[in-house]
Amino acid sequence: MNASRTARERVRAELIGEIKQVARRQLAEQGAAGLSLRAVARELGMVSSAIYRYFPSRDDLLTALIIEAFDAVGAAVEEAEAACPRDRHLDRWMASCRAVRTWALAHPHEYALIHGSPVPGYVAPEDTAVAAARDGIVMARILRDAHEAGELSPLPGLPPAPASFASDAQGLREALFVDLSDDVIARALAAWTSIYGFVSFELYGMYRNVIETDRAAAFDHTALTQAHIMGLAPAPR
Amino acid sequence: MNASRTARERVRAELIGEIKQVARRQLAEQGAAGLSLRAVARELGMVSSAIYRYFPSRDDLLTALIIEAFDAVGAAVEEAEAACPRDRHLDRWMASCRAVRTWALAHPHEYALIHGSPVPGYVAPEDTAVAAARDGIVMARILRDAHEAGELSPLPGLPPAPASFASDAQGLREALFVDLSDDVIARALAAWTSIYGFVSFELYGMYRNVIETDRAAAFDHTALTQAHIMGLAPAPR
DNA sequence: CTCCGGTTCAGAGCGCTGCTCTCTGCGCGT
DNA sequence: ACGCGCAGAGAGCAGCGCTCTGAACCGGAG
Repeated sequence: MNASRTARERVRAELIGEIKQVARRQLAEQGAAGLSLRAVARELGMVSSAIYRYFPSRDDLLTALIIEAFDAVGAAVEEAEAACPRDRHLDRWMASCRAVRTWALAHPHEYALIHGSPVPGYVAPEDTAVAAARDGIVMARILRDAHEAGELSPLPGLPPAPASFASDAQGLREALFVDLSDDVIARALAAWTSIYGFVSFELYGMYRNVIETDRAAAFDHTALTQAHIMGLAPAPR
Repeated sequence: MNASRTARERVRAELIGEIKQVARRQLAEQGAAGLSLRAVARELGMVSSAIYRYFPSRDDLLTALIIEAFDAVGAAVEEAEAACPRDRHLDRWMASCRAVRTWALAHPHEYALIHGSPVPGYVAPEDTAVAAARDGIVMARILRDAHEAGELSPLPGLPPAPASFASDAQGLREALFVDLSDDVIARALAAWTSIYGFVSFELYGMYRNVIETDRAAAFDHTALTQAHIMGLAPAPR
């Protein structure tokens, strides 16, 4: 009976996959606002009401796509970082950052889905949390490795993390940063924010008439600056 | 005839204002996706088709609201900065940054409109450019004043701006930064990006389970760090 | 004062959307 | 072999953006 049940479940899972695939295509073509359950159903040759057997509402479909998008950018970061030698911490950092930007430029609508304004009445289900953390895990691991190798030397002359950050830092330390200091953790969050801030600004047109000639270089400069601040010093140096 | 024409135009302008006001309220209540021309018309006691005499499409109404939002955050920044003594450059910077965050937290949907994913098929009319520049003008002026007062000392030990940034920097220098160096201009853009990146992350829930206890302090830390990097050193020092 | 051009509004209507409900039929497990 | 459950079909509801047509109005010209 297990096999038969899996048979039913399998065709169901396949159909869910097809729906998501078509939806992802429509999303990529005309954005979240243009995603229509009826259009997806039409393209799949079924009637609109049938879709509701698989996704109880349009928002649920969008949520599934959000999770997939988080997962995709996380995978892109992981892959780019894994291609670097483990002891080249700066290279790993730069590769991770560039992977975020590259993925975002290739999938602007999906990026907008996860780092833009929440589409409908905003729900933000908890399910996204795990998928959303993948990039952060990678970046934290780079810092950790550099620290363990004794190659993490945070830039002096900057203000310390506020005292009120201690409790948050403690939670993050247990989950990700092991034995990094509050200051470094705060800088890591700021770096993470900067990276996505740049990509969002670039994608949403805020750099029009501001940065025009070489945005890739400007992005690299931001990523490199953040690396310096955190202490991922250039090479052996 | 001038008077009569103005009479007609006046009632027209008034009605446009009323429409925008109701639309802004609906926007604030349920976000851009929930903004409905029919609902606005209903609330104003007119039929939906009449709205089209004033705004040729829903997107045009949204565009008007976008410009208003840019203007509002620009005004908030200007006001906060103007309240500081002119020679307290760091205070002026911090006040400007805090004004952005405060306004965004008070008007999340309007903020999402200007710093979130572009709503429909994305058009981004040029009209928004001038309104969007107001905050940048303020921040650039602070840097300029500090530089003229000889109180701008950029943090050493960070990578220089890429060579390809020179042409963009030149354009920005002529428009805003007068005689600041390419490096400082690049850092100013990065600071600007960081500020909005933080606010966006906070608003869109990226800091859930990450920064929970005191986000205001964390934001201040980001703003202060950026000030240090640019060279708006703390007080006389 | 009358008439005329232009602006504004009312209303109907088109095609689309998300979503619900009912009904039929096929496939699976017993 | 039979009955149950799930997938799909189809109609329908309310809402949306947007268009078109006709009626009311209002200020200036003859």
